[in-house]
Amino acid sequence: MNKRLQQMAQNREKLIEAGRDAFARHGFAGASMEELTAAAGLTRGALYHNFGDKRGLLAAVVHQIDEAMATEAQAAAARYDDLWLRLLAEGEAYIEMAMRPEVQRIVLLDGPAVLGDPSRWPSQNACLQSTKQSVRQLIQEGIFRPVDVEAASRLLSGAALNAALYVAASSDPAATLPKAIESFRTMAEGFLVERPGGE
Amino acid sequence: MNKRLQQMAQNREKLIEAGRDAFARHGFAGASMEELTAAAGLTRGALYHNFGDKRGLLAAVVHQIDEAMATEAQAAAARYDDLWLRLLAEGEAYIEMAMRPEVQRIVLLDGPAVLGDPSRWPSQNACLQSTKQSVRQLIQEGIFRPVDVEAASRLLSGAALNAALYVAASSDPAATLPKAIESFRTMAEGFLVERPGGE
DNA sequence: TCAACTCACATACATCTTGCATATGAATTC
DNA sequence: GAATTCATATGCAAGATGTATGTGAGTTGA
Repeated sequence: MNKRLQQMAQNREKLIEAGRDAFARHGFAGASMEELTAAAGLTRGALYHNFGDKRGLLAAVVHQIDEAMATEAQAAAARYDDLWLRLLAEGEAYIEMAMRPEVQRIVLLDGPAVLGDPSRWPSQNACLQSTKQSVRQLIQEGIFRPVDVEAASRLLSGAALNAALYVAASSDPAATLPKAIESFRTMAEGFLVERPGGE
Repeated sequence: MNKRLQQMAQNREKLIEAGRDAFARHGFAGASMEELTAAAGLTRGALYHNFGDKRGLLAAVVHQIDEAMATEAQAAAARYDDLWLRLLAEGEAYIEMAMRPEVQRIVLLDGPAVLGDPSRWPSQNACLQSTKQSVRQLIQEGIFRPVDVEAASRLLSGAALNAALYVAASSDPAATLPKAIESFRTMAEGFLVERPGGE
């Protein structure tokens, strides 16, 4: 029973999936709602009913990707016990994820341009939240200098995403990746009370 | 003589000015070429002749702002003799400039989304160039750790712009600004061979 | 079980936008 | 001073979004 709710949820999912594909392939402005909905086996009617407008669909798509990224990054971080190493792993995970064209186009470029600053997104930018958590603990344990948690987290996660854009846009991403990660780590080390000796 | 070239240059300037205003006010997608050109006392004909298409105008506008920003940042940096202080001043200048709505909307949001990654822009992102110069010298003089110049510059200037977006989006920009600047400095200090003692 | 109703989705339409093709007229040139 | 060039204006076609309205499957209540 409740066949309608079930159908509706399924259609929402189809539209988000189609949107994800279309936005990644053509960018937000270049994606045609007509084509997009047709690809999902529906019409624009379904889209406007479910998401209000084109931006609404983008918001839903961004939210989905954003959460998946946070989950993935936390999984990468969870492999370490040391808080500091975890933060680094999280950052590097972001950098690697943001190399995916889909993430770049949708989350890093069109997302901010169309929806505004990420920190204002309803999803609260899940990536940012987990970074904040780590930073707070690091400061409590006296490993990080007592800077403002909000600002530090914001700049750290921003640096990771920025590094990713840089890597992805470079002519030789594979060669650039390690350099970007190294610089990211160097900048993150600025927050440490005691810098690690070698390397 | 050459009244035509003169007139044309003048019209280009008018269109860029009108574009700057319209893009800042309505965003790239929301700006109507019809209104924009009318505001400049011309029609879309002039625009398409001079800039090819809408993106062409945006590129011209971005180029203009980009160069102005670089000039301003270098002026701020020039007030210091110490290279390290100069880099900080440059970064802070970027942060403050990027708080201007016009810069945010056009250079930081729509620019990358429409024209692609800034480091690929014809203007070569003047901001980045001057940062690179500073970093290179700092490494040569042994003040900075020997990291990759390209990557470090990219992340540093990215961090500055990111900090600006963060400040501007915050509910109380005036209160957030110093925190953002502090975190930026802390991250930049990660590149130093010897961290300054106090503060 | 069946009639009434709800509502998710489809369809039709009005409006606006971009970019191109063509026209025009002032400025330059021979 | 006539011919020509070319920067700009004008007319037009294709396509996009968003809204208003229609429709039919699914749900509900007696």
